[in-house]
Amino acid sequence: MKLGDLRDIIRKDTRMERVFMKKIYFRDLPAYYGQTIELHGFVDKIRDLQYVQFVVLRDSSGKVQVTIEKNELLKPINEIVQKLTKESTVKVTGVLHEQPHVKLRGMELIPSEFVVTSLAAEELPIDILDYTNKSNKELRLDNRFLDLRLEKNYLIFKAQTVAEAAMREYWLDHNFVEIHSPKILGTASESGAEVFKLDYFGRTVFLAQSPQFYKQMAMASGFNNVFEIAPAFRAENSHTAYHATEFTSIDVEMSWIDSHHDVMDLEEALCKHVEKRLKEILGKELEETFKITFDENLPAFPRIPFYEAKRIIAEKYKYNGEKEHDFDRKEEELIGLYAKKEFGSDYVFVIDYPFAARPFYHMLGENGLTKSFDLLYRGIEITTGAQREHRIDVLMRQAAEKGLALEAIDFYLNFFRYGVPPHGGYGYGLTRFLMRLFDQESIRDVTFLYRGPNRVNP
RNA sequence: GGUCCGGUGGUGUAGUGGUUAACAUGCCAGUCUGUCACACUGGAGAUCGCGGGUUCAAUUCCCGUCCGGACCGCCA
Repeated sequence: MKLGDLRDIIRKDTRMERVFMKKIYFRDLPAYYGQTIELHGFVDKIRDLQYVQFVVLRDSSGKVQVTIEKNELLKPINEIVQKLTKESTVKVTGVLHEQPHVKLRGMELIPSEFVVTSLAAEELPIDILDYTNKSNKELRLDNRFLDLRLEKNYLIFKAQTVAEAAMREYWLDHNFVEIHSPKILGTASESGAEVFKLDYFGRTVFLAQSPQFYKQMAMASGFNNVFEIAPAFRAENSHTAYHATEFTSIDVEMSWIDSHHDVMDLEEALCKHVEKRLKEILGKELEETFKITFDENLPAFPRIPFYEAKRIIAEKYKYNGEKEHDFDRKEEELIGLYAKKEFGSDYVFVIDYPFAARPFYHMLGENGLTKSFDLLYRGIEITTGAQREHRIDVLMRQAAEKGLALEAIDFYLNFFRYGVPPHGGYGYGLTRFLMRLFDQESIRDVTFLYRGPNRVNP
């Protein structure tokens, strides 16, 4: 089924049609010249001059000017506008005119009725003007509902919606099913990070750090290919621009693969499909507002073995990371630069990490390295993936090697005792992608409501 | 968790051991022939994060504390 089919189903519901049609989005206004229409929106600007008043309205799709002459006939409206405050919500009925003198879209509404549905307080706790937006970040997060009124912030969430829809579209076309795995766990899930503990009728349970074990369970259930878009919780006291204690993880797992390259093939296709849809659906807005452009044909994502990447960084950039079996932040940025310079690619796969840097369930290849990969986008890790070890004897040996108590993961090991296809998958952090795509300083800027060590409100 | 940095009108900043704490923006009032980041004039608005110390005098210097940020580590 394609997304278009879903739209058709909704359209056939006439009650829904009526609700959808009631609100005229400002974006669509040119279709209404000469007509009497009702507009709903926030008050963006008020300019009250001697003989005329201008009120600029804003909705999620754009802005439009309402023009009110000051005269006896319009006196009731003049008085309303005189007391009006910015960011109030109003319902305005009137005739829409094409008016070339108006710089804002060359149109204006001449109102016959002006209703204030909600009067905003005179002063706002944060500055939400597009051209300054200068309040500090904490204050903006405290007042996130106001901060999100900025048009450019809304566009970020439109992009997020398109990105997820594009992925779903691709999965639906390629025999993936969606799963919803539990987030309350009796045993801590595996990801290496600290877990949140909570009281559960007198006993201790854990919040899921990852759907890892359960998406693999779906492989043992014969689901073939699955995906999940869901929250993950990490009790890490991380103070960086790209960590959160709760974030939305996009997880994929697929059966009957020959190696981690099959998983990378899928992820590469998905990333390209996301960019294609972003360009098609939001390309113009993204370019106008954020100067984001998309390549017509993305190059193949380079796949660089871990130790070769280390060597390249040392040779080309004269930098030696502190960590022997992994990258530090600077190495990530440098290999990102290298991929852009040598291959013209914002994306780069780093593959075949040593077992020391990876969890026990990653499969080892003949070269003694894991059949694993990270995907970096503009120098930041957005994915970790691998072919999983599905042979229970090897899996148990690797778990023991990592010092894990086998009893604690027995429920997981059980998935492998009664037949399971070779499989692999990955976890993808959408906010990290969006942060770099929109060139924002932090995932906080692309998260609806951020959760971190110092932030659990609003 | 480690290192470094910061907290001054609603907001963003400047500044100072001394009696009126400055600027921009926002807000209020008035003026203004259609504005469009309107313009102009005037006004209100700050116990300078909190506690202690030094001093004749602390928003300023010192100590503590709270709150926050940046980078690193951990990872998506």
